[in-house]
Amino acid sequence: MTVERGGLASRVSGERTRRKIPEATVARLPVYFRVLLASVEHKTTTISSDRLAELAGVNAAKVRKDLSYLGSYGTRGVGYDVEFLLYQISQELGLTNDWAVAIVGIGNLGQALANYGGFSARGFRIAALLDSDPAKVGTMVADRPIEHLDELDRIVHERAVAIAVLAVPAPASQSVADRLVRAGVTSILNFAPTVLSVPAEVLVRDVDLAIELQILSFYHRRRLDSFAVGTTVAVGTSVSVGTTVEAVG
Amino acid sequence: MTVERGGLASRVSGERTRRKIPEATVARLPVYFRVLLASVEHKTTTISSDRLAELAGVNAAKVRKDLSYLGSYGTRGVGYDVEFLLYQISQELGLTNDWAVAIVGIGNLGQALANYGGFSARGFRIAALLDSDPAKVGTMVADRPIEHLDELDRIVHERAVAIAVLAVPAPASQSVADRLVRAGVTSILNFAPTVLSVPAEVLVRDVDLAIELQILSFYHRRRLDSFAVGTTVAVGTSVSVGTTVEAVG
DNA sequence: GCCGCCTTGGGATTCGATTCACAAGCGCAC
DNA sequence: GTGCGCTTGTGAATCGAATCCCAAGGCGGC
Repeated sequence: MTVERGGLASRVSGERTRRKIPEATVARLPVYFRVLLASVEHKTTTISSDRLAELAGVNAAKVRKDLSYLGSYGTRGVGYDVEFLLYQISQELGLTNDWAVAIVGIGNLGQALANYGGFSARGFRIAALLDSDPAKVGTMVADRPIEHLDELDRIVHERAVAIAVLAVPAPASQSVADRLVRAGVTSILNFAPTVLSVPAEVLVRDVDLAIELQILSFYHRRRLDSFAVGTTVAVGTSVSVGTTVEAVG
Repeated sequence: MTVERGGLASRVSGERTRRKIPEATVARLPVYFRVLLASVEHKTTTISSDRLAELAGVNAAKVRKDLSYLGSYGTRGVGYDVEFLLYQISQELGLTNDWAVAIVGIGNLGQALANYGGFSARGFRIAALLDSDPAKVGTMVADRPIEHLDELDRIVHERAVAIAVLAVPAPASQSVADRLVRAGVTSILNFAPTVLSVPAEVLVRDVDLAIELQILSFYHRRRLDSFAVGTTVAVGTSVSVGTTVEAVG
């Protein structure tokens, strides 16, 4: 696992020094973003790391460290300017980019995702709904027509689709992923319970809903066991999940 | 974050020594489980850490270390017995328990989750679908009637619901969570984009679909930047996610 | 304009997870 | 039965994340 080896930062001399943001921090930035969005609606103009930590469910030291990777944008004795912080985070996460997203596989989950407001609210525009079932093609979901998977190449090209959400049944996932890659998609959010094999330059991130339940089940059960022997057990406040981002050329 | 301090293992003298399984390992066990399930259908009786690693998208050393926490169940020179490993993992994850799960909030996502086969296939029985919308109550989803949220206490009690899947709109999530807790639910899989505040003995695990896209977006963008300065950047193969498990009494 | 309070930023440390590397052990061939 | 090749299991080393802690710095009160 190699990430921006030492030499890089110095070689990118022209622009501001490229900070390497830890993966764990990247995973938390969207949470801060969400919390800050809610705060700004409450007319909060300034927020301390303590308060932000409380709202995000983490501790203050972590918040400060995380935000320090974005640069020193806080004011000592005061806190962070909410608007500015929102801007910085959205910049860092690329939410200012207006990504075109295609949802592939309009079954139950695909439909739910298409209707899910949370995506568009974060700068992810749903640019296409694709399915290979002729019975579905042409019907409307979330005010959009379902288009046929065979149109993939054209659609990806014309609408500059960079990210695809894969919500097809597990057996079909690999072959559909192959088609996505061939069409030029370079990031895939995979909801199918499979490990996709893709070229190194394609990013895959897995979300497996059943796995989440299994992890809950583990801690649930262990807690009961612990009570049985009369012992108190605290589970850590942050558990990493069975998702992966794969490679980059 | 205290987890089964040293002294405990020795005190639980009767049964086999209680191993502390790292969080990261817990998150991967379900992946191995999934892969092994598929292997067993292919009539594979034995599997090496190398092969399992390939199928699970991790490296062999990690697989061996992870499995070693379950005990020494492999055979040197041969590999692991697939059936036995499946048994051990399901045991450890508590999948032999037949959990009763209630899905609360039958909107798009709740409906999709109700229809998602992956849950029942892993020992999670959907015991109730709940919603507070009178128009929905009584209608059938996935061969089950939607029941009213007011029945919560009775249902949780009668059907021994231990885990709830929370799929209500964000503004309602905290109050519904409070009701779940009062009814006796001790583990919650939260799909609402909020940080729930619950008593320490309740486990919460968050899944935020928009966050996943934002994380993808970050790496997608950074990769482009890197190309722009003519540099190759490899992103780690395992990224932790913005989900949390909270406390335990 | 100075003082005291508050909060950030970040170096140092601790903790946990990953990777390395190899001895131990098993099965098969002969 | 002996030896060889393969694969596990696990200490040791490394890497990355979380936490600790406090000096630096800004602000409001007086």
